[in-house]
Amino acid sequence: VTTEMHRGAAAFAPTLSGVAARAGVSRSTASRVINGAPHVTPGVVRRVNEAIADLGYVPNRTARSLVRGRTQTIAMVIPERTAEFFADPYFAEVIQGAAMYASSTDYSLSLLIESEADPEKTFQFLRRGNVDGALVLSHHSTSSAYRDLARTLPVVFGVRPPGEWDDDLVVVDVDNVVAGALATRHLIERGRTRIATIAGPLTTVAGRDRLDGWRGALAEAGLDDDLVEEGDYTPSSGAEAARRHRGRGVAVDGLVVGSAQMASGALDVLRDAGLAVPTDVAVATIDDNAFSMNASPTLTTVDLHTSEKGAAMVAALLGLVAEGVVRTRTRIPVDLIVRASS
Amino acid sequence: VTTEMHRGAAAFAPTLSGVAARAGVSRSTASRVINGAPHVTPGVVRRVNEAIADLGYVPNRTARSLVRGRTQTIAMVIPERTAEFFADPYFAEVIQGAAMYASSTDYSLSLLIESEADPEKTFQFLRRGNVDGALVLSHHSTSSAYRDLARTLPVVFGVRPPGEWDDDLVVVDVDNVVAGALATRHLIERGRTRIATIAGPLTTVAGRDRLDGWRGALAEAGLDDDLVEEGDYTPSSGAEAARRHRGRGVAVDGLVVGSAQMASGALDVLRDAGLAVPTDVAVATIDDNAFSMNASPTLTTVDLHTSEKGAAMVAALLGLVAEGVVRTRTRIPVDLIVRASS
DNA sequence: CTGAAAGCGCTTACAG
DNA sequence: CTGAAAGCGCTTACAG
Repeated sequence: VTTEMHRGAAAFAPTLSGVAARAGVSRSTASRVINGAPHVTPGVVRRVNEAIADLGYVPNRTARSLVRGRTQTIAMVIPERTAEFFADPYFAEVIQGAAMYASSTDYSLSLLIESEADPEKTFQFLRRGNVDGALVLSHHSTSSAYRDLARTLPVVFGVRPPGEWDDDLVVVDVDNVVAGALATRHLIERGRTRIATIAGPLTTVAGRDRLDGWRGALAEAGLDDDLVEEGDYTPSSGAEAARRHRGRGVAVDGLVVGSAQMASGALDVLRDAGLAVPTDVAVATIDDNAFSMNASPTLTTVDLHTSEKGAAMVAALLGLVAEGVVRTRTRIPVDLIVRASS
Repeated sequence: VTTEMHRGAAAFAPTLSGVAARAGVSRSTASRVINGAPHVTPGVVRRVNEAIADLGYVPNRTARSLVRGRTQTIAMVIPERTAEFFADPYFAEVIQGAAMYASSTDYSLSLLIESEADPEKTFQFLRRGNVDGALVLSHHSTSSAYRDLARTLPVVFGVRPPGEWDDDLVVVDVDNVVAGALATRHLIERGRTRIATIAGPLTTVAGRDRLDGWRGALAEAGLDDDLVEEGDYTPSSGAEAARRHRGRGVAVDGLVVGSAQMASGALDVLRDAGLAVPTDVAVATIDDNAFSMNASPTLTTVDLHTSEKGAAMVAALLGLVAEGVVRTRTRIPVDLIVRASS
C-alpha cells in the first residue's frame, strides 16, 4: 500500500515578528523579554508575554542555534559492538537516565553509534559543531582519540579512561573498587572464609577495579585471594569460569561475581553440581538489573545506580557547556542489596 | 576539583564563503556543487571539490536547516514508565536498531521521553518543528493524541494502534498472531495435547494478538483453549500466573508464554513444583532476548527481530520525510528458534 | 529602556 | 552555466 502524505512539519508556526507586532514592540524588545534580559519595562514584559501566550509562540531552535553558535543538542556516543549492547542492561540504563534528565532541560539527547568500519566518521560529526558536547561510554580502551576530542569539545566520560590520571578530563563514574569490596565484605560477614571470584574482563577498568576490591576485602580479613577466574560479562562466560573453579577441586563457600550476567551463568553450574546457594556457597555480585533480580535464588548485589549515573553525566556535561566550569570527577555512590543468594 | 574549560565547539570551522573564495567562484556556485545541482561546468565542480577537500569543509547543519525548514533530526518517543523501560529488553533493541540505521544516514536520532506529568510538553516539542518526524513506541492505547499528531508531522508507529484500522497511519510491526501460533504449533508438533498459556496484558495489542495466535493453533488441532492466565510481562507476574495454573489442578504438558520475561518467572515455579522441562511440560515463548537465551533450560522462542524493526521504522520514516510517500504497513517477519525447553 | 541594523551560514529564485 | 541579492528566524552590539 502506498499513499501521498504531507511533507514538512510546523506549517504556520508563529514567529518572533508576529509576537512583536501583536505586542506593539520591536523584535529586539520581544527577543529581550523572551530571553529574560534585564531592564525591560514591566508593562512591555506583560504585553509581550500575552502575545506569546495568545499566539502559542515557541522560539525556533534552529534560528537560535545559528545565531548563538550552539545546537542545544548533546550526543551520547555508543560503541558499536552490537551483541554486547543488546545483552548488557548497562547501556539501556545509562541511556534511560540520561534521556530522562535531558528531557527536563532544553537540550536534546541524540544517539550516536560509533562506526567500527569508519571510526573517523564519528569524530568528524562530533567535531563539526553538530553537537554542543558528548557523553562517552566506551568500556574499552579506545579512548585516546576521545582524549583528543575532549580538547576541542566538552566531553564527559562514563568510565575513567585507562592509564595515567588526566585532571583535565571530566568523568562521572562509580567506585568499582568499593563495589567489589562491599560484595566481598558482606560474604565475610556472613562467615564465609574461602571466597573465590569471577572477575570481569581484566582489559576493562571496571573489571580490574572490582577485582582489586575483592582482594582488598580479603586482605583486611586475612583471607586467601588465590581463586580468580575471568569472564567477559556474558552469562556463558560466567558459567565457564564457574566450571574452571570447580575443576580446581578446592572447596569454596563464597563466590563474588563481577557482574550479574556472569553470576546468572555461574548459578546454573552450581545448581548442576548439586551445590545449594547460599547454604553451600554464598554468592554476591555487582550491578543490579534484570539478571540479579530474576536469578534464582535472587542475587545479593551492589547497586551501581546506573541510571543516576546517566543523569549525572548529562548534568556534568551541561555544566561544562553552559558554564564552562565543572567538577572533573563525580562519583556515583554504591549500595549493597542483600537478597536470597547470601 | 573545579577547572576552567573551553566553551563552544568547532572554533574555526571552514565556511562556504571560504570554499567559494578558494575555488574562485560565488557562494551560489559552491553551494550548487555541494548539493549536486545539475548544469555545473566540470572544471568548476573539480575546483570546488578540491577547495572542500583542502579545507576539510563540512556544511553547517544548522544554517542548512534554517533555510530548508528541515532539522535533519528525527525523534524516538519513549513512554516514561521508568521501571518497564528498564527491565524490558524490547526498548533497548528497537533503539539500537533505529540508532544503528540512523547512523548510516545524515539524520540524527534523538531520544524523547514522554513526560507523564506534562504530556502536552512532548507534543509541543514535536509540533514545533524541532524534528522532521517521529517514531512512536507506545505499548498502550494512549495513541489517539499521536493519531492527531500524525496529521501534521510524519509519524511511524512501532505497534499497530488499537481500534479500527486507519489506513493513513504508517506502522511497522510484527505479526503477533503468527508469533503466538508458531510457538503453539511447535508444541503440538512435539506431541503436546494439553497446552496452557500465560498471556501478556490483554490491554495491549501484542498481548491480545499472541493469545489469538495460541487459540487459532489449538483450534486447528482440535485442542482445548481454556487454560489462560494473564501476566504483565514481568518475570514475577509470569511466576504468579504459573502458580494460578498449578492451582487449577489440571495436568498440562505444554505451556506457551507471551514473553520471555514472564517465561523465566514461570520456569522457577515449574522447577519448584518438581516438574521437568521439557519432559513433563514443554515450554515455548515469544521474543528472543537475554531472558530466553539465559533461562535454564534455554527457551524455545519466536524471534521477533526487534532491532530490525527499529531499523525498518527509521527507514519508513525517512521515506515519508524525504519522499512524502511510504508503505503504510511493514511487517517484520518472525522465526521459531528451538532450544532446550521443548 | 528601546529600536534599526547587521549578521549567524546557508539556499534559491531571479537575472543575465 | 553563474552571480548578486534576498531571506530562513533569531540575537546582539550600537545608538539614542
